[in-house]
Amino acid sequence: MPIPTSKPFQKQTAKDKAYQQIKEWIVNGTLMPDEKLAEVELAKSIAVSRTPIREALLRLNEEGLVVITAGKITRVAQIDADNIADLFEPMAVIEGLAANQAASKIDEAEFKKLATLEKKYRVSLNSNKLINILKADRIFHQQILAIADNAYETKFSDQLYSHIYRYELAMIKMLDADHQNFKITANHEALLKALAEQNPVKASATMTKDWLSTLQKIVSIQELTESQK
Amino acid sequence: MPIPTSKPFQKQTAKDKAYQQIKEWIVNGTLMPDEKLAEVELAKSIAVSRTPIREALLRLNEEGLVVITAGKITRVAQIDADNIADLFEPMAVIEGLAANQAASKIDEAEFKKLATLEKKYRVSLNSNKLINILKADRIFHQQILAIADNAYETKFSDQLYSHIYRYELAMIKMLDADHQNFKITANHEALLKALAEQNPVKASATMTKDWLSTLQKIVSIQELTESQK
DNA sequence: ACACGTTTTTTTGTATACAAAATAATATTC
DNA sequence: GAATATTATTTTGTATACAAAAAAACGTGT
Repeated sequence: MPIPTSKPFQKQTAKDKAYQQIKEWIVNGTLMPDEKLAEVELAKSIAVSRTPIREALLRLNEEGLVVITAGKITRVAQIDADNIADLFEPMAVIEGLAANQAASKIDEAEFKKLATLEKKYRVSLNSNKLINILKADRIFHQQILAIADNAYETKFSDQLYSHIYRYELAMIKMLDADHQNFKITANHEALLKALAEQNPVKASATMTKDWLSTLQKIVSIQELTESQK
Repeated sequence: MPIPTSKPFQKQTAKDKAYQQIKEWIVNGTLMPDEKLAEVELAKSIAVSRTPIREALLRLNEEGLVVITAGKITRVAQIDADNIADLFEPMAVIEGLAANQAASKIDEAEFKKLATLEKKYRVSLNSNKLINILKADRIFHQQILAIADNAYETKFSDQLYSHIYRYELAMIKMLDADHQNFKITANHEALLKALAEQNPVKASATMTKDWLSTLQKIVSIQELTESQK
């Protein structure tokens, strides 16, 4: 018998299906901030019963994308644009740590893969769709987290990112009409170099700076649009 | 009508009750690592139905204290003593960040409260129960997180801490017979001073060092007991 | 038209039912 | 007796039922 190549078939449960779907709807704006989330309605829409919907909502509540209060109506969490730093600052230090650890333990194969992703990222910079850039950027970061190989860090980063991505998508939608070409791009070459040199301190500092400068860019865009009112 | 002093009555749901109870059992070792968690059994034991038990288990699964796999049996997560650094390193940087932020924004009242907690901690050092020290220590740290006032950081720290505390309790149980007085104590005075000076960089560095030195102590205890076999 | 009180409808939280799959127990074969 | 096959039992995942509370709708009086 040939050894099965794929992992032991992971069943896609109704709960997971509901979770992914609702999360996507919230992140991409289909479900608007503060919108009411009735379990029966969602159940009908996703074609499962209330139970998996409920379990998905509880998880999203944990992650802060949904607000469940006592026995009251469940709502989509608001986007706290005022406190966007609350997302970026922990992100900066956690992925800074991940970069540090990755630099300490990265091997040849991992570095090659990372370099490929960096190249893809640079290619994406020529795209006129900002979303493509954001996605390529995220994949690059996720690879660093994978190399660091710390489940807590990875989960925390993913969680923060879903909020950040949601915010960025909302911002793009809002601004795209006016500013065709505002960029939230990063310079990954310095980071890649620090990892090549296996220099943890430099890798960490570069990663942290990357996130904080992105935060700065976003804040300045906020101020710009704020002043335009 | 007098203005109500207490917060709007937060209902203690069956789900919360189950969550707290099961979590406590896992952390304090009543439920052992890898032990089977049958929903009906837990339901009987806590006197609620399967639904709230299930919701509690899902949350604990999210937090890594319980392992739910596909349609298989649910078990208490193992204590990964080998990778104890996976907990302490993110903790060190996240609470380092929190200390940084707290130093930037701390006010008179907050500082007074923190100083009181530091005093209580110092008093606890005289206790011969290590658990008392750990608890006073944790309250001190939580106050810093409260001052930093970042929900993501607080939640992440709490989550990591439940694993750390679980590990420490298990260690105490194991070693208490032999070593009556091994200490995992911290020096909070330097931290308090950095906060008094409103020096973010120093506060952050002190906090990070605090966690990493605790990690070092634990690792050396591990090596000690390892060599005794 | 607006405030207030009452009734109706939703909505949640919990309990329970049921099927499919996994686990455990038992029997069977060699 | 050990390995395998078969049966019985648990256990989970999902659906549904039901009550209590919240939200919405409606009416009434002013």
